[in-house]
This record gives sequence, C-alpha cells and structure tokens, in this order.
Amino acid sequence: MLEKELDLQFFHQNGWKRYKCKKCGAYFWSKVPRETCTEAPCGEYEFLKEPIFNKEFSVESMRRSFIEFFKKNGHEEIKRYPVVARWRDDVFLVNASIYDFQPHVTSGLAPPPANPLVISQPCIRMVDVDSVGKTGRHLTGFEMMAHHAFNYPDNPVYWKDETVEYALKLIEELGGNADNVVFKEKPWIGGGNAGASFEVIYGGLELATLVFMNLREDENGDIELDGTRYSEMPIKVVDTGYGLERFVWASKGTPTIYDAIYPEMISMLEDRVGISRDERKNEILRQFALLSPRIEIENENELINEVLKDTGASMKEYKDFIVPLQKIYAVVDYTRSLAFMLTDGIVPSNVQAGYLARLLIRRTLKLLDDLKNPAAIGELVKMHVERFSDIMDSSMLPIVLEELEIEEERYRKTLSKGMDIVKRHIKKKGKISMEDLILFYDSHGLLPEVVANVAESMGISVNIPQNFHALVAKRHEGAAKKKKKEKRQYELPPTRKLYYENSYLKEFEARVIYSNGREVVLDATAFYPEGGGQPADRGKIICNGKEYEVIDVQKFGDVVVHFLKEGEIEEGCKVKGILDWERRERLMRNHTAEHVLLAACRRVLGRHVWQHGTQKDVKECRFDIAHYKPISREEIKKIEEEAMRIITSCVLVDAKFMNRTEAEKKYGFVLYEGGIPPGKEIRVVRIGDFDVEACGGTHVKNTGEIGFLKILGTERIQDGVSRIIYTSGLSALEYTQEREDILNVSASALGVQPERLPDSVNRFFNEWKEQRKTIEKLKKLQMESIKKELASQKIIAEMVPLEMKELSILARELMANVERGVLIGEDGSFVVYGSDARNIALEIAKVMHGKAGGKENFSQGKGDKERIREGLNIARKLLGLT
RNA sequence: GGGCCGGUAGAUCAGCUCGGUAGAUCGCCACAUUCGCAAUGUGGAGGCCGCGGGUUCAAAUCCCGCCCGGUCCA
Repeated sequence: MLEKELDLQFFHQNGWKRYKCKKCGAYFWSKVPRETCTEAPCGEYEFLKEPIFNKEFSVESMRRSFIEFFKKNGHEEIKRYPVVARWRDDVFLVNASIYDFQPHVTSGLAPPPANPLVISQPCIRMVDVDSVGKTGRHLTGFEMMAHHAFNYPDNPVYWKDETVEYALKLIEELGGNADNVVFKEKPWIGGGNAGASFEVIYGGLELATLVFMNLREDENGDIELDGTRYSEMPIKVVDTGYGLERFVWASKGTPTIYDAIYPEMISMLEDRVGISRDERKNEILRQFALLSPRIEIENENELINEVLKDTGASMKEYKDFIVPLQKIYAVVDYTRSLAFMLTDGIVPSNVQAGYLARLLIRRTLKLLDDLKNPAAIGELVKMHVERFSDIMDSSMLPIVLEELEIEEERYRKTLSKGMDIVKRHIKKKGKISMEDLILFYDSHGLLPEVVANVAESMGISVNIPQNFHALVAKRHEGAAKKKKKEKRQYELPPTRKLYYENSYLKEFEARVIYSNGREVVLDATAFYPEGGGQPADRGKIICNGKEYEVIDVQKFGDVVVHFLKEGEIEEGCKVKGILDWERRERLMRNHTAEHVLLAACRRVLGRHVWQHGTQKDVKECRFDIAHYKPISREEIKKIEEEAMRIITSCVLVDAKFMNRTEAEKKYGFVLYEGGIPPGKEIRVVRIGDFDVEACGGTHVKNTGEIGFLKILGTERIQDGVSRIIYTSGLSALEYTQEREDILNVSASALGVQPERLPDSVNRFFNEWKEQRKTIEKLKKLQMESIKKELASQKIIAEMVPLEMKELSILARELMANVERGVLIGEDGSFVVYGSDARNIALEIAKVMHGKAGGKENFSQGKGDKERIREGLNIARKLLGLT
C-alpha cells in the first residue's frame, strides 16, 4: 500500500530513488544511493559531530524562521492551543499539533481556523517521562511546529508532492543540504485516523514526520491496518510535525538536546550543584545520546556499561558527574512542561490531567531532593514562564506558584507519613516483602527505592524486583471497563425547537408525527429535553380534550421524544402542550444563575477556575469547579456578593447559534466550560462581558430575573475539585426561610433568642459533659462501696444496682479477694467469674430467658430483668451457697 | 471513573486477626526538686473509637451503606 501511496512524481522528476534499508528493511527515498535509511540505530547521529545547518538557532529563532517560511508560502499563522485538550473528551493533554483539529475539523464537521495554516504547538507526552535526561534526547514537553492543509473534495489545497518539497526547501533555507535528507516510508495510525507518512531523516535524526491522512476508522471499510478496518475520508489532511527542539539540537550539535534548548538554566543548576563541564564529560554524555537509540532504556544497565566501555570512564565518574547532570536535565524538562500545564490552567489533583501535573511535580521534587535542592521548584517554573512569556500566560504566575507551594507541602507530608508507616512496619514484622512494597507504593505513594532507603538505615535489606511497575500494573488489571451508552435512533425529521425560539413559551400547538406507547414525538415542541445538566421539562399534552401527563423528555439526535405517564396518543393528532411553568422557570433561573456563579468564581478565585461538572435542579443545584484548595467561608461570601452584583446590574443574556470555528476564534476555549457540544453550529450564551459559554440550555433574558443567588454549601469532591451547592430566585428565598425556621425552633427549644443560640448551646454542651463525668464518678464510688461490702466473702451471688460495663469492672476487681462470683445488674445483665463460669452463665441465661457467653472463667450475659430473682436462685445453687 | 490504604485523647499511633475493662508516647495542667529556668520525678485532666444501619446477651473490633482524608491506575 505504501509503495503506491508514496511513489511521488516529485521524486522522479528530481532524481530521487527508492531504496530498502539493509538493517531495518524499511523503504526510503534518497537523492544519493544509500545502504541504510540512516536513521539511528541504522545510522549514527552525524549531527553530533557536525551540525547540519550552517548556523546555530535558539528555540525562539527557529520557531520564528519556521513560521515565517510557511507564511511566505501562503500559510496563515495560528496561535497555539492550550496543552490541556479542553475541546476533547478522549484525551487529557495535547500530544501533537493535529490534536488541535480533532475531531471536528478532521471529520469535516467544522472548518479549520485557516487553510492552509502554520502553527507551533506545545505538546506534553508523559510516556517518555522515565527516559528524560538519561537518553539525551527524550522530552516530556516539546513544541511541534507544523503546517496543515485540509483538502476538501471541492476545494483542494495541496497534497504529497508539495509537502515533500516544502520540507526540502525549509531545510535549505535554514542552511542545510537537501541532498542529505532521507524520506523513510511508514504507515501512520492515530486518533481514529490513518494514512501514509514520511519520516524526514537528516544526520541520523528524525527531524519531522509528514503524514498524509486520508483514512478513518470504519468497521465496514475495505482497508485493513493493524487489525482495524478503515475507509477513505472525503477530506485529505496534510498533517506534519517538525520537532522544534530537534531542529535546534541539530543546529548546535550539543551533547544532549537539553543543552541545546536550556543552556542558561542548566549552567545555573550546574553551578549550584557544583559540577563543572569539560570536553571529557561532554564526550560521555554524547555517547549516551549516540547509543540510546540502539539500547532500550529498559536495559539501562547495559546502556551504562556500553558507554563506560566506549569512553573508558569509571563507575565513580559516572555516578559523581553524569548522574547528577542527567537529573538536572530531567528537572529542567519537567519544570518546563509544568510551566505549560499550570499556566494553561491545569489544577494539580488526584484525578485526570491534574494527576499528571502532580506526578511531574513529585518527580521533580524527588530529583531536586537528590540534588540537595539547588533551587525551589517554583523558582524554576517561574524562570521558564518568564523566558517563554511570548507563548505562556505569565499573569497566571501567582496562582501557579501558590499551587506549587501547596503541592510541595503535601508531598513532604505524604513522604514523612509514609516513612513512619515503613518504620513501624519494620519494627513489627522485621522485614519487607514484595507484597509490602506494592502496598507502600499503591496505597501510600512510596517508591520502592525510598522504602529500601529507610529499611537499609534500619539494617534491613530489601529486594526490589526489576519488574516492579509491571507487578503493580497487574494488580490494576481488569479494573477499568468502559461502557458506551447505546442511543436509540428515530428515523424522523428534526423537531422544531420552540424553546430556543422563545424560552418563555409556556403553551404551544403541534402535531403528533410519531407515537409508540408512551413515547410521543411532535413536529415542534417547547418541552426542553434533558441536557447540559438541565433536567427535562414536565407538563401535559392535551389531545381531543384529554390530558396526558409528560414525565420525561429526551433528545435523540435532532429528535425530541416526550414520555407520557400513561395513555397513548394517536399519530396525526393536533395537540396542545402546556409546560409546568413553575418548575421550568426555576430551572431557567438556576441555569442562568450557574453562568453568573462561574463568572463570580473566576473573578474571586482566579482564572484557573474551570467548570468540572454540573447538575441543575428545581431546588438545589450542584456546580463543580477546579480549584487548588478548599473554598473558604470568606471566599464564599465574596462569590455571593460578586454574583449578586451581576444579578442586580440587570445584564442582558444573549443566546445565539454561531459557527463553531468563529466562536472559538472570538471567545477562545472558555466556551467549552460546560462540555463540548458536537456539530458545526454551536449555541453561544453570553452574559454581557461577564461570561460566555457554549450551552444548549434555556435561560432567562436578563440576569435581574434571577433575583437572588444563594450558596448553600461547598464540599471537596476530589483534590483540586470543589463542589458549590447553590440555588436562586424563590428557591433561594425558601432556603433562607427554612434556615430561619431551624434557628427559631432550636432557640425556642432552649428558651432563648436565636442570637443567643451559640452561647447557650455551648453552655448546655459543656454542662452535659460535666454531668456525664459526675455520673461516672458517682458510679465509681458506688462500685467501691459495693466492692467493700462483698470483698470479705469467698463466693458471692448478688444483685447490684449497676449495668453491664460496670459489672465487668467490678467483677475483675473482686477477683483479687473473692474466688468465685455471680453479679446480676438491675437491667438483667450479669457477669460470672471463677471456675466453671461459662457453664454457670449459660444456666443463669436459661433460667432468665436470655443468652450468655464468654471465656471459660469469665462470662457475661443478659436476661429478662423480671427474672433476676430466679437467676440469683440458680446461681446460688450452682455455687453451692444454699 | 475504578482499585487499594486509613479515620481511636490536642498531636502521632497501638488495640481490630480471634467481639467481653479503651491504651502508649509526646504535648497540656498541678505538685515536688531549684534563687529562677531547663532537666527530672510524682500525680492529674483530656475519648459520641468518622456517621448511620445490621448481626450479637455483648461491637472500637464482625457485616452493609454513607461521609472524610490519603494513594495508585486510566
């Protein structure tokens, strides 16, 4: 398939030929005859010996050169997207520039922001997190420079030949020799799409990938790749990715990619850690970069040994200089990724994208600890934000720094708590098993190396298995299973949505176009179907004078289906629909109130606040937001005040349908606060300058109609996610009235004014505690006197005015003097001790119609308190007292 | 979203396996020692054993549900 797809005219016209790599067997195109594809490990990193361009580039100048080149060639420059993929629900982070345009642009549903376009998109890839620093070339954060063209059947832009030509021209413009380029053929699959691609190899390094995306997943498709079926797409997408950092590296030929990108921060950290660089160390590092494509990082020891062998370096040299340097590299890369993630608004958390941020933070802190803390994590993130201020939002810095402080504190706490647990465990068990190691990691977040360190300081050695993480993963197997909701399909024309035409419509007339039992579809409806966290309307449908109650309304595609409580309506019938207006009005107010609340939260708490989930209802609504610490009482009050300010300003609420791409351009991704609606057209609800969201719900026309917004409470549902419970309008008034009632009832129960309640309650509670203590003391005294009375005898069987708990205590104290005893309490419970105690207790229980049990010489039980006399009698008999 | 661990005195935790008297250490208070402090000694105060059900004669302990915290995975 590739051979045909990638046999370009351009190659034939310009003297390029197709070869097969003698080492890896892949096919490639080259202008000069070659034995191998030249990509490491088939070739070597030639650029490390001789940079491939005739001048050095910084990150900034390379990015600029790339964008200017494509602008010159008819491309429009597009601003970067956030690294957190808010417009998608299938991934957390942006992994590649094409993510910006999936799924709606690539599927043809929405137009691209420009065509063709050029962009430099920051990406985060967590998969390489373990390799960073050690291989000399892996990164968690990088910029993918890209040009994209979307070819529609009626509007083609350009395709394979032009794309290849651009790659060569760009390299020449940067001062490289196009004849050294190799185009390696490769099938490409990703994100539900597929196509053919070229890897652009230069100097042994893959500099770019040129993807020609023309297939999409389709179970009925006639092309099969990797076991999945694909069919041709109407749109053909040129998807390129040029690694910005790799280009910079190749222009400089530094020992590692990190030295090329962040020379300033690295030399600063080297100074602080006390490492000096020289040619020899650079040679060792260079060797790591040269060998790492050949030896997988999983076999790290092999890689290290090879490098030491090739360079003649000692293990000590490696440990003293190379390891700290590799840690510095990782710190520098991680903190830049964090700078992107946090300024783009990711809040550290124990779930979702926030967890990935926390993971990076903790790894960074661990590395900084290893390096004896040459810098604070916040200092480094700040340096990145300042250096990349042209593409990062430095106004987020204060919030980011606070988030990092909170995270560091939390990490230290987890760590010290975990160490305590390990120490206690060792004291108790004296060893640490495999199971324990997994438990410590899985449940307490302690890396096995950390556990081993603690154990060794206590003189216990620990075996860390090579496949530790695999074992942990095995534990989690079968844990996650997703189920997709099957949505029914109705083969009916779209329902006319009267609730969008006039959200105040209370009654309407329509015709039944489909009826099946309790399901009714009308040609038009004012009933709002459940969606966007707003519950369905209720009300009734009247047909031929007969009323049918509507208990649910759902949307299937573009068809609105009403569900009746009972009865059946004939198709074709003319009906009148009447909404439960009281309910709908409250829902509408609460929905608009939610948008107001979000605006207020962003103003009070900061711009990182992001809606996380929501559920409207008539009375209480839930509104979840991403925020990095619990919301304080003071903040709640401020949010309420801010919201009321928006409400009392009587701001117009504007709802209209807009072209998706235009809306994104105009308002940005804050639009998707409430989720990602499908389709080319999206409904945009705007409240003055306060808030704008894509939202399909029904809203009031003016914020003044909300009247009153009250926050009923907050709770933290996850780390980094707080839930605000609120209500508005009449429901809010009802809430405050109910609260007042509670106060009044409580106050009158105590016979005080409501204002006096806090003091009075405190007093009563303290008195109650005092009295409880007094009772305890009196009981103790009573026990003492009973004890004195009984202590002179050898065997006793008595009724005493005590209950179970005191009986046991008394019995145990009597044991010192009295050999055998039966004590029966006034509530019918009893204690027996001394020889044969259990059997005696069972006998007493039998007589007292109760039950008993306990130890051989100390037993308890309880029986009918009316039969205490009988119990005593049998006890005396069994003890030989009568 | 799922898995795992935890919630007992102001703090850190033991007790839970196998139901039957709620404990330790630190901190706090008082007294003793001292010119005074630190240190030490003696004594004392301090617990809705997260909440709600259930099983049981009897639950901190066993079972179920919920709440809260931590942690790992997607």
